[in-house]
Amino acid sequence: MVLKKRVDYGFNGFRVPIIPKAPRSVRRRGPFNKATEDGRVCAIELLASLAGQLLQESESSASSNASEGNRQPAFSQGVIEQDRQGEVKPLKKEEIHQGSCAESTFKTEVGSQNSSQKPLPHAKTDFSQGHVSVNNDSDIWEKVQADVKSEIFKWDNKFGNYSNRLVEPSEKFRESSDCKMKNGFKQEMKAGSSCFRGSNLADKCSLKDHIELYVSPTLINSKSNIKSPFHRKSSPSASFSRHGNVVKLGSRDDDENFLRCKRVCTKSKAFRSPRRIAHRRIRNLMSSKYWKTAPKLKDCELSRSDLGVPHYHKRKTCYGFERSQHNTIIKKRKIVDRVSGVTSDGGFSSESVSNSPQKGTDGDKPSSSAKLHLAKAKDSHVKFSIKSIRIPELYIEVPETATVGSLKRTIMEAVMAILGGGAHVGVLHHGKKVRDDNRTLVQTGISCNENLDTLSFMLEPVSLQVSPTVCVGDPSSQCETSQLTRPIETPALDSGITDTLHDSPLVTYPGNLIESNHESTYSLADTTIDKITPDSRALVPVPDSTEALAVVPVSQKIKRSEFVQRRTRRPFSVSEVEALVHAVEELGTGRWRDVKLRAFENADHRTYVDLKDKWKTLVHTATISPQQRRGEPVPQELLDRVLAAHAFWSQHQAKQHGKHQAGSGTLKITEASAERPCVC
DNA sequence: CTTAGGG
DNA sequence: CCCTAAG
Repeated sequence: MVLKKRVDYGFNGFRVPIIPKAPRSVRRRGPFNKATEDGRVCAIELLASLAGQLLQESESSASSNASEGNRQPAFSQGVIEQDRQGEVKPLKKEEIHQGSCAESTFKTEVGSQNSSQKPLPHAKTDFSQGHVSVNNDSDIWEKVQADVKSEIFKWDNKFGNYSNRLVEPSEKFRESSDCKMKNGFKQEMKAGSSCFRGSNLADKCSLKDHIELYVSPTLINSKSNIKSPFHRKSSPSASFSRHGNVVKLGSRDDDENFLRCKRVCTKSKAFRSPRRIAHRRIRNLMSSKYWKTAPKLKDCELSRSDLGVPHYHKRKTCYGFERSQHNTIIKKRKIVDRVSGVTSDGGFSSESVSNSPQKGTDGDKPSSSAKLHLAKAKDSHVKFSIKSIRIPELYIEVPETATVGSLKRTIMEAVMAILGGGAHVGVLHHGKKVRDDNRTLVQTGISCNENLDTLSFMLEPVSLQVSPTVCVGDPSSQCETSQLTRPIETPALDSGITDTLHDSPLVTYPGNLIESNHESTYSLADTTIDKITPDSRALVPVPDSTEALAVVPVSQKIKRSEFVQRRTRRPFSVSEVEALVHAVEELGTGRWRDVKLRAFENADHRTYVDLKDKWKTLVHTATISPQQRRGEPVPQELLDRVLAAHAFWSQHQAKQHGKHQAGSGTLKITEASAERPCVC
């Protein structure tokens, strides 16, 4: 609703249009919040979503009478109930702490009778660790186990060995200064742990076999074969142990055709909140969309790309690490850690990259390409020591007046932006991209010693990997990377106040700032006409459509302790201040979200908190003497408006508050003009 | 998630 | 800018 009506509030002469608060439903979250839209998905959610998929798929073939109330009595201790839509519903608190599996944080029961699904092909998993016990000789179930185990490895590769950590959190882990978050994370992971089991195995679920099954987020997106067993008719039970834990799989022949997820946690908040806290923490650490890792937290925090998407089952996503067979025993869980591992000490620690004890001992000169050292191990594992890794081509534009330091930061941000948007690891063998993820290393020829230097890795935005329809077909589901390709736009204001904004130079993309002979994946037609504020330090990573050729050596001097860094300081320009002032004049203080949407919607780096803070400092600046002010001088005219608006809205807020306190109507406003009329 | 306010 | 309590 656009309100043309303007009402004179008799306040310093300017008129304030009545702008109703945007309905919640139509409000769009600012870019700042996008970071929360992806996040780590704990296993139970994945399973729940998986269940939803299974249900939907089985619905066609089965006249399912599954319903919410159709609970399996024997498994009613849980908290999460899986309904047919894949929604996870919290059960009552009283329902927990009962039953034989009270110690198990989660129990997931799988029941499925009707399915024609078969396990997906790549079920050959190297069971180099743990043992497998199969109650049934079915080949399928071997594959099932293989897949589950593969997923567990995958999970551990990504997130670390949480199953162990959860069971025995170290003191340091508990007492860390970030204990709160970590505990939250721990709780979450605990909540996210799951147990597959069949009803016939219920009695085996004891305190000792604390069953934890981690499922990769990609499980859902990629329609992993892990679901296959659940579709299998009259599935036998299977179990395997790992790290002393047992994962049991089973399906109930006597059960209805849906999957139940149950857990022992109490409230849904206990289930969700920690994750959200973690997300928040992650978001903070990652500064919205930039991928920053926190060394201290690296064991309990997850990189965005590893996080998957919390509401993956409801919305499209451009994330999605390809599911791959993780026959390797690489311990590290995120790409960036590998990178940081390189940057911190010049080489990967054996802990951080692989279980290979050999660190990068040779004094290789810094290489811009991925150097890989392979060593054939006796257990047929290929050991990698990655010196560096390529990242995709970047397109960076900074004003001439930018400092070298800001250039560095910009590049760093660009890198982080790409990584933060999700990245795949591309594998180049003999300079040729290995596209088939299902090929084994042996098949690819990577496992040979003579291929030491023939292999390289590169990071590439997920958009290059994701089906184009995901990003292109649906404008509303614009993928992160494509958003990143958009320049920061000048806030579009609807009044002539902001003439200076429109003086912003038109930024084009000649494509020659950084040598590039590749066409961009994205059409520049739109971005060409977009305006960029002069000080916006436009950051435009342009993913390469074919190969990531540009090589950007990873900084060698990033200390871990500095990795949790603040966002780069980006002083407000006069234009921005003007936009802010204008918006606040219209909307008032206390509606920063609306201010953000109105005037800074496209300025991803300005959050509503930033705007609020800026307003705070503006008020302060306007209060102090000009000699005391620092930074780019703000025109006095603007400061006057700041003071005026601040005074007005403070008064207005006070009145509102007074009215609230005394009850409406009790405290009559003397200035009728100061009241904001109700506009409908 | 937003707002508000201290650091 | 960060952090976080409070709603």
